[in-house]
Amino acid sequence: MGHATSASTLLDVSAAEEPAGPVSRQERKQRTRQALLDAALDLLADRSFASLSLREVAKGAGIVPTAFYRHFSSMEELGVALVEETTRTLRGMLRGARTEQSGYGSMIRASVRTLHRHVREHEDHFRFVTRERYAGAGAVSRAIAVEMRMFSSDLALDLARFDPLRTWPTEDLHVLADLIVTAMLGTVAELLEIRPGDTAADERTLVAAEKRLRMILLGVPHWQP
Amino acid sequence: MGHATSASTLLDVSAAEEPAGPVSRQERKQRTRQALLDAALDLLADRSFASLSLREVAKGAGIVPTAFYRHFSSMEELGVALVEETTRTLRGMLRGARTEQSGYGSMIRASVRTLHRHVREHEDHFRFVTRERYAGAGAVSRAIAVEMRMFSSDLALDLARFDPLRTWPTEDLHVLADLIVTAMLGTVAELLEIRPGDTAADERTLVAAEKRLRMILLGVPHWQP
DNA sequence: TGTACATCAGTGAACGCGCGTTCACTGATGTAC
DNA sequence: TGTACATCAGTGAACGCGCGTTCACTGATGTAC
Repeated sequence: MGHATSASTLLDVSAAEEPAGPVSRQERKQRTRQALLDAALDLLADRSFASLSLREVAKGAGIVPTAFYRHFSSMEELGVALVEETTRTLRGMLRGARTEQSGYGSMIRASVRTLHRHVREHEDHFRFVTRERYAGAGAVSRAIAVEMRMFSSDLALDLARFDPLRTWPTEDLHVLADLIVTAMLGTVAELLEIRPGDTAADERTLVAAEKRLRMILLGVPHWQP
Repeated sequence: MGHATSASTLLDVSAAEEPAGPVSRQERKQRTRQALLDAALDLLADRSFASLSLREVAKGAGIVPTAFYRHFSSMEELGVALVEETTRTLRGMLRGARTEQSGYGSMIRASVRTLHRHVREHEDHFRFVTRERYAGAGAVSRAIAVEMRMFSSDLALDLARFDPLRTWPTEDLHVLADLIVTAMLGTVAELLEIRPGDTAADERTLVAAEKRLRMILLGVPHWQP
């Protein structure tokens, strides 16, 4: 399904990887855990997490179903780990992109560029998160909600550094940050719907995304709390 | 699971309904079809559509699994019917709320009020739609995408009636309309996460929603395409 | 109005299948001496 | 360095269960005469 299977028995992992030397039991376990995460993501390309079975994922990772429990106590726990894997690097990258900028206009644009690059590099991860965000009442949706709130708070904090926003009440800053995060997430969803290779659509989406953010920011100087 | 079961054998339907007189075969069939839709919605209160089984829905509607096929050829077909049921009345109501207004400010606010009332009256429907919107690549998600595009186009058309927007290029009008629709949908998602009876949270959400829209609209007079 | 036949919503048995989870196990890796 | 034992990732058989779908059926409703 999609790319070459990420399944791997212990044997072909050691054949494919470079270190090649003796591998500790701990390292081997870590690799199988990663194979499980990769297999799950691979299978999620066009389905919901709820429809994914433990047996499928185990098979995709090249292990027997019962060995799954050596790594996660349930599929739900694996799902939460996938959410973590998705946001781990992104948060730091966005923070970096923002703090380099001198105005909130360029700061937002730098964030869009960073996000875009990251989405294209990790499409499967983002597909998973945008799908599961509202998917139900499970631990996965809750983990995503927590991450989203962290992104929004991070952004609100950085926005407060800029002149017209310095004096805004915290509540209004959060409304603005939420608005921006929601608009960004909409852009992510649109990007993921573009069929691979349609660079014109990619271009159109980014232009629309920038317009959207300009429209939001245009009102900032005229806001009276 | 949620409210009293909407399951109904033919017998207790005729006991509970008022017409009471002789019921045509056609009417009976229509009632069972509705019982299937109601049962599905009931079961979807805290789960994804993909995790719903044909057998569960049939049981909830008080019929045997095989009788399901007299009404829908698959669960997917039932899902699309649920999407239709959700948007059928809403679209007209929103159009009415908008065309009564004289400025785009009050027009948006009237839309928010109408949407809020409708969401609270049909929470299960909206929970279903917000969940399934990004849920996958199935017919249900596609049907929702079509409906969303229609809402956005309707709004863009009505926005064009107002002075500062009259001269905007169609593309920019659509960006604005999408932005508003996305913000509204975010509000719907927030409303659905509030635990029943927490009117303070309800209030807070509506205030934030209005602020969000004011922020968006504040930029409109200063937009130069 | 009465009779004979057609329609068709709903029934119930049966099927093969993939599911999550249990259990006792194997054999390579790791550790203590 | 060599030996004896402990750990534990992965195995494979087995379980009971709910799934979608098939099929021949029943019996109330509808229709033609």
